[in-house]
Amino acid sequence: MTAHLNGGDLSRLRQLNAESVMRVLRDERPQTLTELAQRVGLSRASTEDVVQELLEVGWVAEMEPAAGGVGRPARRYRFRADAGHLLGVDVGGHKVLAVITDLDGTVWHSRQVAVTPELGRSERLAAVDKAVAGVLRSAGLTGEELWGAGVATTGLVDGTGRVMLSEALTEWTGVDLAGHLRDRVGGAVWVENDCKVAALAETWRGVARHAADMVFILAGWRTGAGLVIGGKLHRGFGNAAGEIGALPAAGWQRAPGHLRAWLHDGDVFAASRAGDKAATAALRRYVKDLAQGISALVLTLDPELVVIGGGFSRSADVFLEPLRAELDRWCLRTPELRVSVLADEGVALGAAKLALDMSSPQRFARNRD
Amino acid sequence: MTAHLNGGDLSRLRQLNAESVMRVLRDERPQTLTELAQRVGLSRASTEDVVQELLEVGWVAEMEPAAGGVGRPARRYRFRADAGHLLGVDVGGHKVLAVITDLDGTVWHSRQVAVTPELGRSERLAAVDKAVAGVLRSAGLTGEELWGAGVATTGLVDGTGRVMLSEALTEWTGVDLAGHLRDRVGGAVWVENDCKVAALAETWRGVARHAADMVFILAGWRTGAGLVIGGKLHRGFGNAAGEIGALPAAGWQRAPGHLRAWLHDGDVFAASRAGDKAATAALRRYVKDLAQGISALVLTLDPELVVIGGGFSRSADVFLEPLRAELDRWCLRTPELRVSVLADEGVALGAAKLALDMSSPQRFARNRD
DNA sequence: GGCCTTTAGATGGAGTCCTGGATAACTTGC
DNA sequence: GCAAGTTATCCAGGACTCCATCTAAAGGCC
Repeated sequence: MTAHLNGGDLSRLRQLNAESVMRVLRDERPQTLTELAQRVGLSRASTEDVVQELLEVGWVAEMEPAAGGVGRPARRYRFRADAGHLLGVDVGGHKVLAVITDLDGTVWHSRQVAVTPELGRSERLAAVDKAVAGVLRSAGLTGEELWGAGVATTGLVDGTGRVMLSEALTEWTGVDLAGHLRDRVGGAVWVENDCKVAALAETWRGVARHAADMVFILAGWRTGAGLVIGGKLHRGFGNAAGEIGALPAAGWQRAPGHLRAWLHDGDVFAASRAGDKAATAALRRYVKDLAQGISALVLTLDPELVVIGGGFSRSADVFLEPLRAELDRWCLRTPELRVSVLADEGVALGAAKLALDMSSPQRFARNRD
Repeated sequence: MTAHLNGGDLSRLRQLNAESVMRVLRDERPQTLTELAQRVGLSRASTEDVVQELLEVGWVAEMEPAAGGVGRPARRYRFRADAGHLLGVDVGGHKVLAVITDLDGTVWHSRQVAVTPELGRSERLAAVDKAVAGVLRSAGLTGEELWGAGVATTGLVDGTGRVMLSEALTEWTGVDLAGHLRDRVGGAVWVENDCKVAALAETWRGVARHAADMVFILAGWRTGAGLVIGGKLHRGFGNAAGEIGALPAAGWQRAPGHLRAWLHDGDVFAASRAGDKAATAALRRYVKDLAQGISALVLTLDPELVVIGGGFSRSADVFLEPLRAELDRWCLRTPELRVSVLADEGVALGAAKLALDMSSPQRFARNRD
């Protein structure tokens, strides 16, 4: 049916246990061997063996022991977030943003290049090159030293990293983004839709850290969605999951128009916040349309959580409650509703997470032979 | 994030390898040790060890060797589908159907009891008891001998096996189905929504065997959906996944009405097949509404496959092509569309599969200590 | 009947994990 | 400052699983 778990060699068992140890150290505070052993379910002796090996490859570091407490002080070990670095690139209509993160998702360097939606293909690719080269330079890294690189862009992306269809960017359909970047960066490159990786970012460093099933809504002048199901990014068979906006009844094609119609593109959110009746009415129409599509997603998946991101999420204070009320009208069980805090970096961060997820299994396996 | 894979003991490795062997034997034809070893990725010697153990617990049987061929004839081993039995019960508005299947999903015994939607709670439960007792008697099994029992019913079901909400059946909301059946059957009982398990049945014995992502549509006087994502049944956080019908814009509440309106409930499908214009028009309106909801599911999930089941699927020949055409209007990529062949047994079969999926991990683990 | 091919079965070795005991380091109480 | 108590580290010995390899067995083919 699906890709099941294979057993195999004895070394496979060690690999699984090493992964367990890494997970615990990554997701929780530094631990002593005794704590680790309990947490992972191994004996102390075996845990020591595993940690020793992880120390040698540099993925785990020893800390100074905790002061106080009775008995011989235990060594404490922590996840080494700086054991590897990831490149995440957000290729949007108005900006190209490249970030370098560590394995924990902390952004250490970033480089932004302004672009416009109308820019031609080669100019946009040049902006990508500029951002990537810039961020690599300030990090003092070469592409080969990276664990991997992820690229996110608007539009549908196929399995090989080519843009199948992009309506928002000119001359962008058909670009072989993965190929282009692979030539620049040298290592492995993965390409994905921007909404999808933004969802990933929320489960990594955002407001959806412990949610197994989550829907991310990109709310901006474009509207989109990304799905996390069972803790993993859901792509769909043709990489087109979350495209509920294509359905006219979902209201997403029409939704931003209500805001755009308001007084020549002034800040409708600020006006509504200040008590402007017309602005509030426009916003209400926007929310009504937005909620149709979200309800369809929620009723389909029944997620634990819905996260609102995108440009409008900054102003979510003025429409979050109306949105919740509107969802209550349609949903059998309205999920918890949260606003993204990742701001403009969400997509780039998600691209980095994509690269981490795709590269680390191989890296684990390769390390043990 | 999610329940990750734990490593552990050495016996855990053996367990994983035994599961791999079982999967290969179950999904493919009988195999020799050499074939098995290659397929599973173990050495011949270890495979022999594993198979020996599986022979001893009775989950695998030896066959007479294949005739012909050069070299010493190899022993061949097969999956023993009769190593265990499952009870699946479909509690519907018009019938209660209980089946006994083997581990392969072959139905060996079944017992149907006619009911009506208006029946009271205790009468319906009595019908369940009658069907279950009857099918157990004809199978010559007691409840304790079963690997597990699954029950499917209309309405939302909570995690403990209680019916949270059922609109189609009177006095059915709040019934503790799991508790009731546990008293009768003795073993472990799982309860789930009927659309959901019908989806499961399609991936087991139906037309969706190798699909990882699949949407099942129950098309009948009620309309519902069940989702399989990543090879597993998707329940949702509140067990309410697939309830797109709750959204008025999805059209499912209105859809069957077009057919019901046609000439006092005559067979609209047969009439349309015979060329009746009015019947065809009613059917067309039905399909238009049905397609709205399906499109929402498809655009959300981008599944590999959509399976049409339920009472109307018998007459799918008259509306499958119009449905496909309608889906083409809305979907970015219309998935493959198939018609269920499980007929009336789909839900009961799915309930049995639910019991198998829920019980076998424990059974694997318990067997090795 | 002898040869060839393939499988069955047995043996020794390596890797991983567990248990239990001896040793080490630090705190507490006197 | 020293002994007692507590906890951690370190070091076998033993069990389990897998692998490589070798010999014996069972067929077909000449």
